[in-house]
Amino acid sequence: MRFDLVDLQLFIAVADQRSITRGAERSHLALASASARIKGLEDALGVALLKRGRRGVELTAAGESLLDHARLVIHQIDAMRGDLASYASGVRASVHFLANTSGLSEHLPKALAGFLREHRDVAIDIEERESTDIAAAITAGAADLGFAAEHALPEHIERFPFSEDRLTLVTSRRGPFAGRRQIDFQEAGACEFVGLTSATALQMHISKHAARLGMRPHFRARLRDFDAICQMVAADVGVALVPEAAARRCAKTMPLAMVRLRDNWANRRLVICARNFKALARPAKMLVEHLRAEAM
Amino acid sequence: MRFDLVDLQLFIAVADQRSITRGAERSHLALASASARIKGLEDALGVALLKRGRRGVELTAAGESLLDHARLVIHQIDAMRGDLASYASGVRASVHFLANTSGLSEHLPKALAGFLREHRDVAIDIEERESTDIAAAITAGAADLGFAAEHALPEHIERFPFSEDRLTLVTSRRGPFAGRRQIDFQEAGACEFVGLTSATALQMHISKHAARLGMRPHFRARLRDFDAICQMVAADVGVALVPEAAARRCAKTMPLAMVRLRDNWANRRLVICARNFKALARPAKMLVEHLRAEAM
DNA sequence: CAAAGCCTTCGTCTAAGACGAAGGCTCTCT
DNA sequence: AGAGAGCCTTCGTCTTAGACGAAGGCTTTG
Repeated sequence: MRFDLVDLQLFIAVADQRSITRGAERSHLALASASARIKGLEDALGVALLKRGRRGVELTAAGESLLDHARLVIHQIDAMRGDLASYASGVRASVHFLANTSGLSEHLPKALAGFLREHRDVAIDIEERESTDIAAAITAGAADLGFAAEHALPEHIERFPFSEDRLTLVTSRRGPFAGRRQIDFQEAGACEFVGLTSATALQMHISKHAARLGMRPHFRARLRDFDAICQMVAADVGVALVPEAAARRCAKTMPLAMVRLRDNWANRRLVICARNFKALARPAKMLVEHLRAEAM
Repeated sequence: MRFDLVDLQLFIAVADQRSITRGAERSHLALASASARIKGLEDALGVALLKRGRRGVELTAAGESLLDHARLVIHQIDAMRGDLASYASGVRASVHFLANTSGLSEHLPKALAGFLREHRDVAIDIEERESTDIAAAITAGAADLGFAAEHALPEHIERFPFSEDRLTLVTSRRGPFAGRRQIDFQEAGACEFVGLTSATALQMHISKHAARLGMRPHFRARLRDFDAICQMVAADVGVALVPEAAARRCAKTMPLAMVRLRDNWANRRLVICARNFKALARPAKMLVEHLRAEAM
């Protein structure tokens, strides 16, 4: 790197002042040092940036271009400092938490909100991951805590149950199972479905068990969140499997019917997990205590 | 300047490799030098950037943010080198471009850097102006193109939308501004915030204007998506600035109140403009095509 | 328990980068 | 025409920033 940020700042000052002498002053450098730096910058870029005169300097076309770039760069550096200053002055304690799709959207926000209200000195840095990725990240020490489907976790990861992800079939009010309270999933074999985009662990879990039942569900649409899915279902585009918590919430504002599934696999156990609960830092331990209390 | 471009490039290498050792190799530095530079960077910014482990390093939240910024800066430096290299080797075409502060800091650098990289024979002579001044300069033929808030433009100036930053403050139903339809952002100065995790253009924009108002927002939690942010807000963890579209959607299913901001910076449609797009010289036309492709 | 892997610290050395002073050149004024 | 002013470049000198190798410290793995 044959020039640096001081060079760029100096160049901006020289351009503004139309003078290496005054630009040097502005940059708190000796004239000789400033002159050498500008010369070094020109050498590094292989092009003349200034026309030297006895009444100061003028920018060449290349110099004008460099000035624009230099301003953008320094602007970016200032934004960076400002942003990092926010981190430097922010909350002291932070818990790094990974959650799967259901956890992030349905089970966790209220519980985490309660914790944050009670512990004003702690921040939670939460990210969405697949359950298997959560297992890997926690094993690697890249996160303090996780919220994942239990079946996706290897044995060495410690866990306690937090909630159940009881999958519910949602249909329109006049749907194919109107009046039924529960069915076997196989009874939905002839239905058209609305589902999540296929990247999520939940959708893969559903697809795997459908395949085991010899079903090949046809998806009319794939969407990113449960609200959009339920809107489609309410509009009779198809039926959908969504977590019961999401189904209840959406049923308050949409004409939906909910039908339970008798299948065992439709009832996933969701757990809070860590590599070693005892080894957690104090803020994470406090969060764990809170979540134990909030668990089913 | 207590860090330099070598520091930023080293940090990017370390982040990519998840290892100071391998990052040092990538940057052709001794391990000790790399370790000292990273430490110096953390001292300069006043925040930990890495979690050191015996299997390498992980980024902290601040480190993630710095990584985003560092990539933008190095990207800009590369564009600058490329542009100046063209001057070193021959004659160039130039586009005179005026942008307001938001455009210059948030919306344009990536698009313009991308254009400059792809079109090494074109230079962009960019200057910062207020939106009304941009209108006057374009009318007078003093600039080829502008990036301005649409409301500031007279009718005769041609434009197409490039981006929007229509921000809304969301609070719980019984939040601090219950019953208020709009406020000045400064009135939220005492509030605690829920925000986005990494250095998004949006978050940087908000932070910059907060700083201009002398505010230092405190973030209780940083999350990745607007739904989770709004659930936290609904549970009274804090308030948040989110795009109005996201706020409306979430308010359908969550007990949220939306409060408009009177601040100009929170509520603008941003457009690319010219006196006559058809009459532009070829380099400017190429830039317009590039920006249309980049537009919302 | 030893070895491996990774980061930090220490001591040493080199040269980058700072400065003051002087030289060189052009323009302006007397 | 010559002196003085203004501005940039070059030179010599000095300080310390930044490089390195080596070793220490800690955790994980076999």
